[in-house]
Amino acid sequence: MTRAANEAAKAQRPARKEAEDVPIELGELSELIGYTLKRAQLKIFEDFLRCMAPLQLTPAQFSVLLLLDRNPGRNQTEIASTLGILRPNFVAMLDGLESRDLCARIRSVNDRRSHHLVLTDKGKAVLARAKKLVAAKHEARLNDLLGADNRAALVAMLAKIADEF
Amino acid sequence: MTRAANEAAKAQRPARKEAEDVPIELGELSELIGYTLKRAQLKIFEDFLRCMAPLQLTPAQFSVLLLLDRNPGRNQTEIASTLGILRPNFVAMLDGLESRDLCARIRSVNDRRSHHLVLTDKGKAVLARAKKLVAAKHEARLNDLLGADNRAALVAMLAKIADEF
DNA sequence: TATTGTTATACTCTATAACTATA
DNA sequence: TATAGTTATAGAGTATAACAATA
Repeated sequence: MTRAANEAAKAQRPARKEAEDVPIELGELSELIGYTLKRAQLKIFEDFLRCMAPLQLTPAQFSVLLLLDRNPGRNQTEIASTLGILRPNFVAMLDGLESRDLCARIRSVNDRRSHHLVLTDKGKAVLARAKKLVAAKHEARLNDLLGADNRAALVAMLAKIADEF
Repeated sequence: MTRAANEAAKAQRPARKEAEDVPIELGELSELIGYTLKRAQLKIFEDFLRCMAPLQLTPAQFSVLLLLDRNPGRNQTEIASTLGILRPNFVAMLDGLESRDLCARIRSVNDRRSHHLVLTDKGKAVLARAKKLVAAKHEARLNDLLGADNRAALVAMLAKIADEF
């Protein structure tokens, strides 16, 4: 593009000042709860994956391990529905964790249709390391940014929205 | 299942009390920023779609209309990148809005590669109605739940995470 | 008949490479 | 050669129907 054409292009949309790169204005967007929520969530998940890179765990996988540790022996329907995962989609997810020897399906002797889910020893060890990484790198960083009190208030408000909205 | 088998099934995992349905414990999950953020975001988007059902606008489409209204004449690359949408994915999205006569692509006379994006009159009218629906039904509900001050603090913290984390 | 886990499938989002027309 | 818009495509995530085994 010639210099003359460049000038002409800038003249087409009236610039406030000569040769200024006018930034796009977000306007009402920056006050919209859905917009800010989504952008914040993407940033947080991105950082979570970065912090968890050595263990290769996604947020969803981490949440499953946490739940199995706290609630050993529950079946797939119970764990999946608690996390808002549909049962059909939970099958491949469990396959992935089980193939890495992080958890195991144990056929129930009382109801041979269902599987009791448990963490393996390796699963417990990985979860312990994962918890430390999350606390030391991920959650700590949020504390630095907001302060402990604000961070707690934020989580409380998000939980209220998730539960009561 | 027989009554006896039912009793046996309940005996397998030690229940706190007889015949009690032991709920699954979320444990540390409920304090994790990523978990609460994601669940809240899903609830908010769900409510947004419900409120916007008469206009058939998704959150992403609404954000595009808002941005075009505030920044008329920008090109696809500028609008898409502002919203974190990849240019290839923005094409189909614009096709949808343009086919509904909500916005228009106008070939630039200075640079015939790029399109100036503008809202149509119908697009402006729909956006005006959409803004009213969002304010009256969606955002108002959040104000009711949290209170105006808390709501503002929440949005501010989310914006800080999105911008600085 | 109902439920658990499963398969198959489809639809949306997101991501990358490469093409075309312009510059 | 570089850029704007586009196409094609592939991968996640999410949704529903239906099947086999079991109750």
